[in-house]
Amino acid sequence: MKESKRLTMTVVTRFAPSPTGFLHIGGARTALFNYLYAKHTGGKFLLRIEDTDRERSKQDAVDAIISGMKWLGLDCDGDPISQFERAGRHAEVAHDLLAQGKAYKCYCTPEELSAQRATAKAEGKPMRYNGMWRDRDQSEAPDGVDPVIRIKAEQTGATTIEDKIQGSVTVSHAEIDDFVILRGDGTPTYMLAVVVDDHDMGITHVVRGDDHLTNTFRQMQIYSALGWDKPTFAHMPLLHGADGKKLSKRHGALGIEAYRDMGFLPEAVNNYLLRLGWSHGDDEIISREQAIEWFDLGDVGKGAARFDMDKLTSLNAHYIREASNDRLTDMTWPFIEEKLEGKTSSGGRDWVLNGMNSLKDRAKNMLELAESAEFYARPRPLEMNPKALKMLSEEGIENLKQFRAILSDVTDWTGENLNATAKQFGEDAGVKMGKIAQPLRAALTGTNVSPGVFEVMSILGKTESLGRIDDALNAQTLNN
RNA sequence: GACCCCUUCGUCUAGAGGCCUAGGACACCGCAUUUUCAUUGCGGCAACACGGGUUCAAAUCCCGUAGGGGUCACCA
Repeated sequence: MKESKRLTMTVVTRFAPSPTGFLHIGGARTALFNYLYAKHTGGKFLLRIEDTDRERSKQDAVDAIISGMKWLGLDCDGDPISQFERAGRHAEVAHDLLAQGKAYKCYCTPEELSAQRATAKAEGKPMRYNGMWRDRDQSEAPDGVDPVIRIKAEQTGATTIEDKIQGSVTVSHAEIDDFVILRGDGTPTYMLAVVVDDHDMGITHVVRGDDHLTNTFRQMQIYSALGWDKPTFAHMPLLHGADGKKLSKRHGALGIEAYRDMGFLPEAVNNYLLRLGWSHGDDEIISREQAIEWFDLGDVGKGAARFDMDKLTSLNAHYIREASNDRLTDMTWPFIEEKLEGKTSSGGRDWVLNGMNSLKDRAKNMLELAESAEFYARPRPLEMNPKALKMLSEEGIENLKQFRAILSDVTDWTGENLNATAKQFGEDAGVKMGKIAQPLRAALTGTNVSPGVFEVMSILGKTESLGRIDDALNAQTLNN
């Protein structure tokens, strides 16, 4: 019965970050997997902000998380839920448990407990609350202490969960103490809040980092006491830095917006994150649509993965090549305008757009793309970088001058024809192509690296091309 | 320390007892193409942590060992 019900039940997943900072790359991966699983099953993907710790929760962080998810295209169903705002409900559940005798008030002070903990640690024993108030009469309660509410955890037996990723995992109840569910000030602890919220939100699949795996067994105690259905769990392996150590804020974990600022495209980040821990045979380039179709929790690996910038970069280069010229130009142009302080040539934007096909083959990220596109937008006369200057040696200038003369008579100003013209000139003059193309490149772009010079000339058009060549010839004549 | 999880090329991974003299991708190294830089194509280097079992047969199953990670709060 239960099984058939589950089969037809709509899947509901959630991403539940705490707003203590930016959306870091590991969190983004968790969000992605939750999103993908929900979409794969035709279910819902919800966002819950775990902001019960008022000291550490910041509105800035909430905004950063939401904008990061938006950038990645991980849209959640419905409005984000604030856990803090549900504190009343959490307290209600705790008191319910209290009334049913499944939880009890504990009057130990934090000081007493930390003293106990210190002793336990000194003796090399694990700190577990000893249950001193579990069966103690309330009349013995000391004055002036706000009690916490602790759950009456099972003391014998064990709990086994069938984790979708980790498989069957069992923990003995001897490992679980009567932990606090409601603090002295009446606010819920994380353990209570997650369980109540996941239940109330109708979460069917809890997909989270495996740092929560052992917590799950504590949460199971709450589910049992409440008599609630338990969701299916899937604990995904954590992300490590390039050195194999856990990724943390002070250790290589950057906010998702940092990757955007480094010039990564969201589809590249998505594809990269997807392949970290999940795979579908030998497939590497996987679109969002394809990912939704293929993704399943059973295909997630168990081992932790290291973050590899090189692979992300290569994926990014791939997606830049796939992106439309319009989109790339829209993204690139603001960088160019800023760099040139608004002083761009009038045809600049069109030239960048028209040259995009070959510019994008050469870029690993958007910053590089903007940089390599810049020469199209620079106003005349172009500044020459040192290597360009070197190509405009006496010999280079001489070749350029001769070729310039031929160029003025060219009417069919296409890359193809310009190329053929240069070849012919080279043969006639006994000059190698490189000796013609390199000085030309310098004159046209001010640099030593660019797309094919004849393509550049055709995009720039005859007037601009000849103008740039003349600028170079004049400048060198003055210098020499 | 206790408990839990993990372990295939440098990295991400394929692999669900014979198809594996272990496949793909990134990185790296060659070669080809070439007006620079890229792209592209081809080729190369390179791994089943270790030790015991089980089996006709193990990267795949079992048990140890080692290494790595996680959790042990009135944080989330």
